[in-house]
Amino acid sequence: MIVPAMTTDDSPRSDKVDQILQGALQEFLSRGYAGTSMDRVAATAGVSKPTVYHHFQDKEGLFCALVQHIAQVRFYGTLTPCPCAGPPVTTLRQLLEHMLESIAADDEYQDFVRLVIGESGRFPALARLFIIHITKPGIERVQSYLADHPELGLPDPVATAHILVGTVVYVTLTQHILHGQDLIALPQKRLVNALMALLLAKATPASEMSPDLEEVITGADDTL
Amino acid sequence: MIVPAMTTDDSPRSDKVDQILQGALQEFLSRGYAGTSMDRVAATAGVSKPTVYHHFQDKEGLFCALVQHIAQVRFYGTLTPCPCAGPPVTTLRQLLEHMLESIAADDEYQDFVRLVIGESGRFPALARLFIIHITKPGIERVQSYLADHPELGLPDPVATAHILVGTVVYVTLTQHILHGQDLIALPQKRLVNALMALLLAKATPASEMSPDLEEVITGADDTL
DNA sequence: GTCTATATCTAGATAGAC
DNA sequence: GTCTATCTAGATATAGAC
Repeated sequence: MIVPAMTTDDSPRSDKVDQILQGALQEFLSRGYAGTSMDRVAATAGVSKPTVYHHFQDKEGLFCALVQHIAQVRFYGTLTPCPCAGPPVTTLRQLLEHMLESIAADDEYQDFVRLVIGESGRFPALARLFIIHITKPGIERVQSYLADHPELGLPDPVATAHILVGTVVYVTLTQHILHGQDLIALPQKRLVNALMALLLAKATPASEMSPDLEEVITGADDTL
Repeated sequence: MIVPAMTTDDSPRSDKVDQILQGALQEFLSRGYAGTSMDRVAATAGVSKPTVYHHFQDKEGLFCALVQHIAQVRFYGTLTPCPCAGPPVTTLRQLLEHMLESIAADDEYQDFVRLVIGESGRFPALARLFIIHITKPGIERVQSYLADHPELGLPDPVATAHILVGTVVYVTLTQHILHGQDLIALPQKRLVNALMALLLAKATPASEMSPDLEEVITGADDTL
């Protein structure tokens, strides 16, 4: 018996199936759909090629099953954590910072985004799975939080959630996925400060803003 | 002599080279890098395969030359038009709407984005070319406009430009590139309204806002 | 269910004629 | 410079033994 190369221990459907999905994950994430060969998938999974074809109809079937599985299990809700309790101003800042940092630190998620976007023209159904299981839950969690805190004075929590999440995703895309970190200099704190300033400008006019609140908005230190 | 793969070349090209680039564009945009065969490139270009290899070192060289050419010539500055004259509030609204609409209408640009992001893990240098020639000029044009209009009262035009462009790109990504238009409903006007409201909240406190300006901010009609 | 071995095709890249 | 014809490696998928 061959020991699986990379076991992250999931649901015990079938040992071989999980092995194959693990191998397919590695290969498809690093080489793309067309660049991946079933030979390499089988080798990386530690099984033979006919075993792969016994469990999955063909290359396309394996790819679709993999993306669906990953979107639902591995990366479900990756985009946003559960907002913790506390004053909205602090919570929102932490939320944005956590989103930026967790995506920036997750190379596998970045590869998954590359794969899904890259194949979205040829596999539109998979792109829509990504929207359903990852993008949409993230946006909805933010917009629920915004809607639950009317003291923020936001006229449109739904659109505002798109602006917040959109800005975070865009910056991650350019800085990390497209390797533009040194080409477009924009420190995380400066971006979050700007977002918070826009969000809170209406809720708290400058004339009513206390020094304490001002500090919370602009951040603890000003190393821009 | 073989044409260098990565040069800034403005000299007139031979007919065949343009034919090959045109064929390569069609094939690579619709099939991706690994999914494209040199046979099909040659056939689509209307030349023979050895002719392709005479002008380009290999498949990778052709691909890099193509992306560089497209980023510099075909899509340079696609992201944002030149801001026209007029009051900043109106101009900004038109700018955002024009960005959203022009990207949404340009299928070839969407395919190019899919290609560059999809290959950004294996061709990081091409992703950086995309940043340099397309992303960065767009952001800089917006931030210059914002900085040139201090009456908007924006504390950080650079970060604000990222928020505006980022929101537009993110919405385009989810709605069109990832085919999520019917999954995430967010009418363009509603998004632009929310962006304008955030931008102008600080510049014009509600107490000083005239009915006319209010209408400009929230849009002419309210078909949300 | 899983393997060894293989059929069939298409890929990238090139010789050599003109 | 451009073509026809071809080489070789690697691709998807399967037959058939265990």
